[in-house]
Amino acid sequence: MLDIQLLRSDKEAVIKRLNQRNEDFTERIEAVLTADQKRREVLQKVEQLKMARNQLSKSVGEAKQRGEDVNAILARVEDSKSEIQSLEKEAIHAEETIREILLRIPNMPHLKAPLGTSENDNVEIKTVGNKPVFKFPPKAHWDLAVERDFLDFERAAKISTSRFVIYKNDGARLERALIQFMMDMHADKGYQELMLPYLVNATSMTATGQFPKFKEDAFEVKDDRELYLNPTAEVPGINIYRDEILKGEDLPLKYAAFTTAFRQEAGSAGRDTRGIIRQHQFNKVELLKFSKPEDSYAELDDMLAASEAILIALKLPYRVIELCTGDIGFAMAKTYDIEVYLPAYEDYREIGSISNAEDYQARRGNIRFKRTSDAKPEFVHTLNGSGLAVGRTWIAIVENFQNEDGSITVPDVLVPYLKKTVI
RNA sequence: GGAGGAAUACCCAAGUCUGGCUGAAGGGAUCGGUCUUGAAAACCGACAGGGCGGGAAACCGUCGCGGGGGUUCGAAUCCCUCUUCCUCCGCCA
Repeated sequence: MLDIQLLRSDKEAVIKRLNQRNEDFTERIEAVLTADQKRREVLQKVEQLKMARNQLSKSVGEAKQRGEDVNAILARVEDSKSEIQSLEKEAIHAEETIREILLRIPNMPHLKAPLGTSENDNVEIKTVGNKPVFKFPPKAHWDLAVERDFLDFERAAKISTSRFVIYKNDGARLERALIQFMMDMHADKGYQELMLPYLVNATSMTATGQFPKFKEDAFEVKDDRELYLNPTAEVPGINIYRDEILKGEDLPLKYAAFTTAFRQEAGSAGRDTRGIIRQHQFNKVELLKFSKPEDSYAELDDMLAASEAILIALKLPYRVIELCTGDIGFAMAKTYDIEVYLPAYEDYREIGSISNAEDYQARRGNIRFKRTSDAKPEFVHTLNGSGLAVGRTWIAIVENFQNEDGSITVPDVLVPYLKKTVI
């Protein structure tokens, strides 16, 4: 959520930055400010009336103790009652208006984020490693893995629906090894390990920015408690400290969480239908940070490095791009995407996304910290990044390290986990 | 699933039946001081935190006793509702 104080004091700058997202926010911002003006006016009146009422009520008690007649005072209080009620209703209404609009306004892109309207304007930061050269026609994972009995799409569809898969044999083992390997790497870098709830409530989804705007992407559980399947560990992870005040000396807090993520992929019908690149259910290792504002961009770079370290260790070719203002996610100010090279697509595909939400999620979730025990609370900055998408890493290994006989050479760092050099 | 009980400030804990100088006794922790060579102990002092609004600021107002709603001139206290935790029984990995 945007800072309404900033809106009041520097409306034009906010609109200018928001509009870099290739959408016009002018009307919505004006509507917020109108409601805000109204709210403050009404609030001042209400509070004045309440002060008078409180004083009179107090004098009722005092008068009664002295045994005096209180009817005259009671009559005076009665007068203000309905006025307080109706004004209060107006204030609440204005507040709801503000909140409803603000919850649907995205974060402002970082001042230095590259300007652009679509993914075509994203900026390549670097390319690492070389694309593989094959002396035979390489196979796509959806062919190769099925032939090797590592994946079974048809029976998964029978059990569940399309966009689900069964991992089998060394295929399943590779997925498990990758999870273990990634978590171990991050633990070595000081990320605390988490295992999080897979069902989250609407309040949590709202704090991180999935709701209200992207509700159709979530799987809702049929239950009167209104729960949703975890769409990314960012949701349960960032919400750990919702409505809390952290100690400045504890920051930054760094977490690594493996979760299985569930997404409707509502807007992607018909896209990436082959293979496991886009599934309703997928495994992901997520990195999370709660940081002081002044440190958050250094922490973002550090997080990017932690994600890259996985690909470097696995010797997979990848590139890093910075998203342009038109492509940055709703809650984020700055985002790097890591893309791994996949022979079947003859292209780089996203395998991780590393973002700084600055104080946007912290405001929505009321996550604060105090620099010292007597300091005013401030909002933390929240960061999250993939470290990495396990299924897509799996694809990258199978496709990039395939041999002519259909076997797959296991990256050295995974050999201790798989206890094999070839699968 | 059944039957009970609880939620008060950083922690513990009174107050709730019987509504009104109780925004909240007391203890612990913490911070500052006295004493001490230093420390401990003892003693003295400080101590909700926070949201919102006004103000240049000092400060003022408002809200606030798990959340939300209600009754009342007035609610920690009465009523409704939700959430969470605990105990016992049943079921269960």
